Amino acid sequence: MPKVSQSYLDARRAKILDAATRCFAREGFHRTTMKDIVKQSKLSPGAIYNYFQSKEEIIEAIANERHARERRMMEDAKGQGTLEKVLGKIRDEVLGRIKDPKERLRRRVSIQLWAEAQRSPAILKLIQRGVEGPRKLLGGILDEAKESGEISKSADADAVARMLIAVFHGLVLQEEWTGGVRLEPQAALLEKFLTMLKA
Amino acid sequence: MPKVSQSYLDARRAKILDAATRCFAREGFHRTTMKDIVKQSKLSPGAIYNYFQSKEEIIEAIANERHARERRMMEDAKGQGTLEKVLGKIRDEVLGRIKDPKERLRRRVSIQLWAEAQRSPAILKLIQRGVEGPRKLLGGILDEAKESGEISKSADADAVARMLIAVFHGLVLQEEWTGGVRLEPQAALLEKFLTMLKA
Amino acid sequence: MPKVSQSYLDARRAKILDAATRCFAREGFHRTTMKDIVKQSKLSPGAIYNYFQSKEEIIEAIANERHARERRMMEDAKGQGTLEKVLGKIRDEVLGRIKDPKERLRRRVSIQLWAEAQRSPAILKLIQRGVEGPRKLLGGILDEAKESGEISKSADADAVARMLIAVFHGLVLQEEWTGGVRLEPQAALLEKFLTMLKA
Amino acid sequence: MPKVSQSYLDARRAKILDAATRCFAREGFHRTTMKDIVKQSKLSPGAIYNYFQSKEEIIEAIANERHARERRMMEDAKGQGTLEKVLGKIRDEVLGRIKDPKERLRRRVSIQLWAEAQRSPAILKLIQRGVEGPRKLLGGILDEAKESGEISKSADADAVARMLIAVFHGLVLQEEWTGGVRLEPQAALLEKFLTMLKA
DNA sequence: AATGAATGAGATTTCATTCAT
DNA sequence: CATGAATGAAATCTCATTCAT
Repeated sequence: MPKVSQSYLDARRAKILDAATRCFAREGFHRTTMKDIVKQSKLSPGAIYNYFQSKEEIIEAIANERHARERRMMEDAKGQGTLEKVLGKIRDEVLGRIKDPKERLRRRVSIQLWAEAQRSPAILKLIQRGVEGPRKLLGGILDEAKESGEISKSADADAVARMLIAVFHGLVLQEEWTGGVRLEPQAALLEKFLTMLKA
Repeated sequence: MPKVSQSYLDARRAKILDAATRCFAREGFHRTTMKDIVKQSKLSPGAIYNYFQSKEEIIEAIANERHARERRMMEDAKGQGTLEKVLGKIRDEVLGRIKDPKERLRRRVSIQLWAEAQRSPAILKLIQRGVEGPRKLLGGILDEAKESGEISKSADADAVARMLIAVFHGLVLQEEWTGGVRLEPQAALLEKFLTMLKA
Repeated sequence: MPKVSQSYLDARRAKILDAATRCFAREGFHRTTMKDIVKQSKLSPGAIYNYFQSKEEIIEAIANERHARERRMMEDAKGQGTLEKVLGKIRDEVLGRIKDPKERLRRRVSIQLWAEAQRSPAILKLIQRGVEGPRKLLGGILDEAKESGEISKSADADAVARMLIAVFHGLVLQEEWTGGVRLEPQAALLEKFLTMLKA
Repeated sequence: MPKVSQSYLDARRAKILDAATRCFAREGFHRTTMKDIVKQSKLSPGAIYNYFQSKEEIIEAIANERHARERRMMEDAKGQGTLEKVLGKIRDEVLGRIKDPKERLRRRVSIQLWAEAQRSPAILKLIQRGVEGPRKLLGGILDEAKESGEISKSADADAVARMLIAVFHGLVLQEEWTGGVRLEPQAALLEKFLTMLKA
């Protein structure tokens, strides 16, 4: 009875998403044809449609994975205690990943998703959840830091959280466009920025 | 001797780009068909192809306009003298435009372009020029500010420029996704940040 | 300005429907591919989709034409006066058409439509209108004949109308399956039957 | 020695045909996918293909069952003696079944088969046998009735048989399309019709 | 005999672009 | 310059059937 194991099914699914990610990073969602994904994954069209109902659903699954991963990272970071340590952890994560070639692909796909969110409510929602989570988490940490006296009571926690996230997304874009973003000076600026909040 | 006046031709061109912008902002480049643009512009396919050789060219023309406008703004700002005034001017421009509904459309198209740059060298180049210009300009202003003692000699001008631009792009994204970005606190944070650079 | 004439457009539409009718009569709706219709009509796929939004719509258009034609025939017949003359007219029409090879195609398509009505509300509605019309018309004529004493007051006009129509459809089926339906004896039987109604 | 009993195999076969009939009645042959039949029958694709070599074969098996049943009914009726009794028996059978919901499904599938016969010689042959049988049987009975003086010698037995069958098929169609076919008046008309044949 | 994932040819439809008028 | 019907390659997705387990 070839009711194959769950891990087999999971591996297939992952294989498809991996192939799709490669294609999407290379050519974008719309220039990528199902045929491309078929070829890249070495499966057949029918096989792919056994796991996903449409190309759209593949894109959404990728968006989902992307944001699940991000949320996991943020939650890990949250357990670090002080503001400084939390942000240090996030910074390390980001810096650590930045060289990973697979991560590069994922960033490229993320930018695609930002565009796609404009016409796909499903993707928009995924992105909203993916960005609201970190925003609230950062906001919460900053509020706690205010309580503990780590930063000034007059700091606008939400605005700071938004700005941190904005810097992250903005640098991702710049890295994609021109490369050459040196992360150490950015990290240094960030540190300075946080020092500022103490006053 | 052209059969029709240059201003007629320019108006037609503008009409097409305007229609395309509306469509692209609504549905993205790839979901927008030439038929959509035809309908929106109230012209005919043939007419449009008299002004642009392809859909791609329309996209590029829009990217071009977008970045020309940006460059113009930056150059205007540059003439303001001190760092504070320059940044003040930029901030005012940005704040002033943020409510303009047409500007909203253009921002949406910009996000599309960021994605499109991944597969179109032409668009990538336009974006690169569009972002390098401001970066160098800001870098230059910051360097001048270092000379004049407005900010600390130890500041990394390029890193600061990159960060400012990143914040701008990142906030554009957040505004698109969830809205609710309050610009005043962001402006305040940046001002404080620049003050910090004096030390 | 090639805004072609309406008659050109009509001719194109008719050409497509004609080609489709041939294909459908030969292979049925579902075995007929759009490619078949393209080949038969000597047009291109795109051209066909300029006139009809889908294969389904082509089928519906054919159903529509079919029943419009039938209604026209019935209305023509109605103007004939007495029951006998009306039925004579219908009989002549039917007998006259029975040899027309194009009519044969149309009958084959009609049988397809009867099956199709089971899953297409649109086609069902067309058929319903196509059959209710004649039923009411015949019923009306029979009622008038009751008034004028042509037939007995006790006759059930609706039941008779239904039976006449049933005979017609049933004979169409038999002719398709085995051929060899001799129409004269059938006409004679019906005539005799109607005579009976006088009593 | 079969590993499973014949009755088990028969039950499986019947289960598949029953499921298929439901699906076909609902969506037609072509809109019904093997997957639909799999789901409805709660078996697996492989299992079904153990009993039937193709979807086509399932359709043929259903056609076969349908006509076997019809033939059985006709033969039962034939044993009744006089024309009046035979027709009475047929009428009662038909009236009795008309409310059976399963019979409704089968009628719907019959209509599908009428369309399908146009492109499947196998199905056409089944239908031909299914309709020729009753025709000859009725014809025979009518001829016998002529001998016994029950009806006039001048009656055209074959034509009458054809008409009776035509009425039956035609009313099946009308019942499917609009419902509301009252069988009693039809039966009454028929009786009158047969009276007519006496003269 | 049963399972159900895989196959892959082929179906319908779209859409950027052309060109006769 | 404008028109808009026509083109046809190509895209997405389906589904009858198979076969390793």
